[in-house]
Amino acid sequence: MRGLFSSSLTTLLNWKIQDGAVYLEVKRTLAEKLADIVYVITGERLEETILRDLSPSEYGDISTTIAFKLAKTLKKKPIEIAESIEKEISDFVSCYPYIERIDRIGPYLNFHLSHAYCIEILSRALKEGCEYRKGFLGERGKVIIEHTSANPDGPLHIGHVRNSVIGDTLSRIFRWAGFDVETQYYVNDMGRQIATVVWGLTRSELKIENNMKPDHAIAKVYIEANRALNKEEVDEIMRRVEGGDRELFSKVRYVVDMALDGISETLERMNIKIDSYVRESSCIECGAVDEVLKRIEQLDQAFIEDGALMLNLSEFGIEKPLVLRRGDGTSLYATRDIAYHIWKGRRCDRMIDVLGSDHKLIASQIRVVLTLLGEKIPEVVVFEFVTLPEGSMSTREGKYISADELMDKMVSRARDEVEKRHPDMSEDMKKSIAEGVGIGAMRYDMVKISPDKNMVFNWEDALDLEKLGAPFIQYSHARACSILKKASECGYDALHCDTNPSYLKEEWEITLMKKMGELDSVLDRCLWELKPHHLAIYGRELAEAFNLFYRFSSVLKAPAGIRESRLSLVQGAKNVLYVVLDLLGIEPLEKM
RNA sequence: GGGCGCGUAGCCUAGCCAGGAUAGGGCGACAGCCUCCUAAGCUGUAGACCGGGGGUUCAAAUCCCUCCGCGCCCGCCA
Repeated sequence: MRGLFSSSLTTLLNWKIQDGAVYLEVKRTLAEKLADIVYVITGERLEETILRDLSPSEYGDISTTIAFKLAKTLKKKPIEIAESIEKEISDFVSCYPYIERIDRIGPYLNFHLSHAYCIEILSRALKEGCEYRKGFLGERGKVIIEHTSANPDGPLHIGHVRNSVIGDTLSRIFRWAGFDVETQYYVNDMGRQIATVVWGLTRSELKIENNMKPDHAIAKVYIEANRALNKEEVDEIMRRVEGGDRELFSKVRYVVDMALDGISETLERMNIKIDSYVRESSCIECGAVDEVLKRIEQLDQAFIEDGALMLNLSEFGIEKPLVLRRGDGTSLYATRDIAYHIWKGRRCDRMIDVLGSDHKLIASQIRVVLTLLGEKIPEVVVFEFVTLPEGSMSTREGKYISADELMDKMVSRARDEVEKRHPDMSEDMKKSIAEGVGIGAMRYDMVKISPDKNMVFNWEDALDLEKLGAPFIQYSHARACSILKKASECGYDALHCDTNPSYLKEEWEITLMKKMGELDSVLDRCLWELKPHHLAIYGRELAEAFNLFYRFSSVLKAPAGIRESRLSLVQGAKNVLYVVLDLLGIEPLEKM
């Protein structure tokens, strides 16, 4: 490590990055070393994680409280154990370049990352650019992520938005880590909702308004049809559609396509791309539903009651029997979903479903049935409901706030802010910044909260762009871009300038580089827990670290030498900010 | 009634699965900082018996039990 700075002037871009020079690797190395030491002392292998991230903390970067845990089995004082572990590991640390030192405070052992580690991180951020840490888990196989899957009976509302944003962010993280990701939207075109819309259109007073966005027009028909509902007639439509009535099915198709047109337009504006829309009806058409019903009939848990095929799942803690075929021979949502999952499961290594909490029971029923059939089971990401202050949303009753309305309002609010700051900017520029800020703010607010928290939507909070959210992170990125732009106008090249890493020794510079290094560890946690909110929080912390650097270290006005070093740090930080924004599906604006 | 989830300052939230060092943030409030690379920024102050009670432990926001409050579910709906 001493040799690392021997040639004082070099470009960080040409720095040879050492294997293992990333936060995840450093932690893994330390954990293994500690486990070895504990094995020597106790004769037992550690199963659990023994390292904690401290960042940010005055104590150090990584710590362990292993000495407490061993106190009982070894019948010794924690401090004594910590002392002996410290003694054992210090030899290793002295020749390991990425840990500068260990502090022992009482029984706590705290590790401090070295400056060499920081420089390796920076060098990597410069070299890998906007692909920083891409593929950090290596080839991981194919994963199908199903999200959104809203019924095509109206526009996406803010509850669906939560689903879409969680699903899309997870998809981006999986892809970044090294998975081959396919996103799917399961289209419910065989359900009662769509039959209701089709039934509504048979009534002369109900028409699709063609001056409305198509998904909103469908919702209007759906809401009004529900007011005058004739259940028997809707049942008849469902029977005929499943029975293969081509004419009726083409009406279903027409309605569903209209709704999907509107929905996909909304998703596109949210920066979300669905790889494939899989129609429920295709599971029936291709015979998959009949096939799965035949297999289910063979199960020990299967029985017929009143002509309906049911499964007794009580041995799995599910009291009510699950109905899979009605007396009249038609299938149910669960049946078709099982067929869909069998089809999906055979096309990937992992499948992940993002579902609202109302689907918890059905999801566990489906998992049980798939297990009984010996098929792959999905991993389920459940998120709790988004409600309005006055209560739950309902498309059927027309009680909802649509994604379109929310985006319009947020973009318009962002537009006001742009106008305030840059009255002379071109129209196109104002418009695109407002769009990036407004949509980004919406996405951030949806993903920043842990999925298992209920959310009560309120306009005042949603439209507040001043709080720490997407605009804050975008702003840091834009600031970095602004410095880089000015630098290149002055003839400085952030990538190829000679840099002396020893100039980057200020506290806030070190903090920033360490924060940049945490990305893979954060993404790893998101993947492990299937919760993307950790990334949102990390983005905010990274932006905070950059803003502090910006505040205390002047770049362009710094003396030559220091200037180049800081410029490379701006470039590196900008790259990491870019990656984080990109993973969050938020526009990395260069000016705002 | 049963199952699952949630309950952290006036409001929103991280930490809980893998228990440890002064419980992190944000909004709002109050007080400061633009002759200096974007003030959508930075700094400081006030504000928390981590829903209540019990238990386990040297140590509990975190684990266990119980009660209370909120949400979702318990359809031959999707």
